[in-house]
Amino acid sequence: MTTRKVRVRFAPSPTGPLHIGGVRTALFNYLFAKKHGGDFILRIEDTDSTRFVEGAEEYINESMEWLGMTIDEGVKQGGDYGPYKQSERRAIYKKYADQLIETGWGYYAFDTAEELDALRAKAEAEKKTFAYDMHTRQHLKNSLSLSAEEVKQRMEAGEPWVIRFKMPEDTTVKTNDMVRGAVTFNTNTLDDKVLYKSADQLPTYHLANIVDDHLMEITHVIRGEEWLPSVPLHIMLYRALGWEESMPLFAHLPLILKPTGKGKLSKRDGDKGGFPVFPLNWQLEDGIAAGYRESGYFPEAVINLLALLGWNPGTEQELFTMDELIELFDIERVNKSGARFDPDKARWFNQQHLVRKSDDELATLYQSVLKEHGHTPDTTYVSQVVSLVKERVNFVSELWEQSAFFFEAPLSYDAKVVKKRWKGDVPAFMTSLTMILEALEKWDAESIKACIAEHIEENGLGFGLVMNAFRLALVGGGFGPDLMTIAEMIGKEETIQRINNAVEKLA
RNA sequence: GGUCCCUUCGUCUAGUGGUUAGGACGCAAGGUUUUCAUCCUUGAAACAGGAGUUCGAUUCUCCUAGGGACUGCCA
Repeated sequence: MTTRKVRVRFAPSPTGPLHIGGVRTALFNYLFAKKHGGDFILRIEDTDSTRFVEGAEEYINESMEWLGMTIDEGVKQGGDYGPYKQSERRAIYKKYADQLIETGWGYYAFDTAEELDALRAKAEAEKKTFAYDMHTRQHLKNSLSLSAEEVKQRMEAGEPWVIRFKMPEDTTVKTNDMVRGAVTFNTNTLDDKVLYKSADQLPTYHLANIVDDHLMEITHVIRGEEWLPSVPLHIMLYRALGWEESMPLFAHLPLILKPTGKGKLSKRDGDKGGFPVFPLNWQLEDGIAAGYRESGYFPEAVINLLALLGWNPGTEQELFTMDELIELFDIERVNKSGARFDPDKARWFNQQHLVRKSDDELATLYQSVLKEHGHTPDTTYVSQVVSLVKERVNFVSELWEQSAFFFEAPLSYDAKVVKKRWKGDVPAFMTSLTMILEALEKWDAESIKACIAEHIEENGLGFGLVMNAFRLALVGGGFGPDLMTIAEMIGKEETIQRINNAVEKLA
């Protein structure tokens, strides 16, 4: 093979929200392209007019943008190989469909969908399988079984027809898959797939795919494992069209499986397990399908976790930036077997990426959450809060429950902690403590601590007991960062106020 | 049913013709944190089964079992 510039494509169908498995396919294409200094193309495969869904194409673009996968050529971006939407390429496909007829690789068929359905049903009733293939084509309504005159008549009468591929007999087709190695098929087990339909003047996936990949000079086809069985057909099509010399290399990715149970990951699994299956939220008739973005995941975390589902660099590193992934990616290291999705590990990836972000960046994100709670504090203060609590959360949204007390007094107190810590002499002591603190001149963590320690000693109380009660008063529960730092940050007045509040409410 | 693909801890995986089969998530215990979380240490946890090749197989081959995909005028 000559050294062509690497060109890969991600070719989704706009039939709904992009699934996380599709996102990973896109990612592996993207990584491969960037790794080899090639082009990443987005092609919209909308040859099924009946399954078109409004907004799906925009959803795909928005997802790619959010995840940071830059598209070099596509419907939006343009390029020298357009159009990039198959419904706009009708004339192109017709030409090659006709070529297949002329060269004898294809034939016209007039069987209706109903007729074929009936044949399938009948075969099934007899515990057999119906296939439109070398054994049956002579007995069906097509240009192979009908006279040339009848074919002509039917077409002139406006009867709908399709073009089918005449799968040759007894031919061994070999492919050398980049992830699976040698795979061999025999054409005898293959059927005559529909390639083109007169009804909507559009090709089916197979023809459109091969024609476009050839015309767009695609060098590597990286797609899901569900396409592996179509490889022999595709290879035969390249052969039939005379393009075998420049045929792209194939790589079939393993599937992403359900966390538990059988089968591949589906929307239902996400609902059941409480994790997203889509990159972005998607409005459904009966609610919304959760997206990673809206669920609080960082795009870099999603990229990271998806990259490691079916691939690894062979080292023990697990956390990567997109640039590192591009640097390290090797399609040969992609696994062959399906990978179960693990929601726990997904959360872990987000936590890891969160901790690695700067306090300022997180503070900016946190500001919008704070605004929803009616607070618009100083950025420096938020940044300080973030630095104290960021290691205890997985998502930005969880920052609030871990740090609300920095912005407002507790509204309630954790009953368990109250029972355990707010007893005996504690209330009286806390009241006396407010006097002492009132008199404290220098309000910083160190001074507060020294002051309280001294007071505890004078009263002969347990240090742990007092500190936990103090925490309860300031925070409302038994959690949070260093208490003295909290007291320093919320200020003297507020600290005393909260102690008084607690004494009053917990009396 | 047919065709094709796959099979290392519960999960994601590394790995080799001779290893104490390594890491991560999760789980458990201990430590740090006078709290919670983080963090640190430790632990339990795997080569699907059976033949064959070989001095020796988790690693190579075959068979079985299990899992998966496809089997549309869908992609």
